[in-house]
Amino acid sequence: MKYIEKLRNSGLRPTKQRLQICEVLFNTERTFHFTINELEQKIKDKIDNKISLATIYNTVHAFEKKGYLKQIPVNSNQTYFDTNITDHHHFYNLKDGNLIDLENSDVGPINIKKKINGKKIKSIEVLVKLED
Amino acid sequence: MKYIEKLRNSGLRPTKQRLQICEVLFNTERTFHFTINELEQKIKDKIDNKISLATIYNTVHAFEKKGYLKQIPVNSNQTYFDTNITDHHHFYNLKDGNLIDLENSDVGPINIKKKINGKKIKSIEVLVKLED
DNA sequence: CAGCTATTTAGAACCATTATAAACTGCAAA
DNA sequence: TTTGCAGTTTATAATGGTTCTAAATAGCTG
Ligand SMILES: [Mn+2]
Ligand SMILES: [Mn+2]
Ligand SMILES: [Zn+2]
Ligand SMILES: [Zn+2]
Repeated sequence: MKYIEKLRNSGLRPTKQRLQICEVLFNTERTFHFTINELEQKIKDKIDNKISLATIYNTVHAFEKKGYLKQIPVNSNQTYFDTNITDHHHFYNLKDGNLIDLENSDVGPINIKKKINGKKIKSIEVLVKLED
Repeated sequence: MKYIEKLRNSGLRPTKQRLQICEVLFNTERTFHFTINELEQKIKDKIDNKISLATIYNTVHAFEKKGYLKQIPVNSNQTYFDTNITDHHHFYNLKDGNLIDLENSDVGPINIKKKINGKKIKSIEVLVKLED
């Protein structure tokens, strides 16, 4: 299994549940955005056994902590995650809550001129809200 | 009272509660960022009577709808609002959840090259996450 | 003032997320 | 292999920000 090493190297035991979640999250043609509920549904569709919601939360948070997932800052009652962990940006469709990737090349280089004493910039994220 | 007209013009009745909330939100030297809980505290500190939490939510949403307040997209369990309704951006201090304004002049002009069929850009917001 | 609608309010409901604690499992050491 | 244990899973409860409800109150127009 190709995810066993990845998990072991991160100090995460390669449990059946984690490996199955890896399949759903990372064994895909394209990266994608998801909420926990959407992921829960995807998992249900793809596997036979049941993975508890608590485990889905635990796993997503573990993967986020290890840098295998990113959270996307949007105003929503649900948290959005991204399997695309490269530096990039997003269109946010206000109508249906859909997110679309904007690669760095789709946005000019962003140069933050203001500095905050004693703080480092961890990330720069652009959110482009779309309406009809 | 200087907010009576503003409210009437927006089709909002200038109630005692709304006028008091206007004082807290808009009768200030500087604009500021807030969560509902922080606003509730500010209101308690500034006025003698009590305004129910439901009214604070109702009013903030009404003002947001009229364009007198903006929501700021961040990952937090609470919604952040801004009394600065100009186009601008934010530093987000991951340590304490504090927001700091970044004026447009502090960020180079942002040119979104990708277009989405049949959609208009409503806003472009940059969030710069800060760590120690 | 009268009548009507908007607004306020306390409290309940909602619901995404987190906490709990008991059962289970991967894995290293014996 | 077996054993022991820390790490993990799980059902379920708790949490907490936000929204809903429906009754009381207040602004406004005639
Ligand atoms: Mn969240
Ligand atoms: Mn919200
Ligand atoms: Zn993305
Ligand atoms: Zn601001």
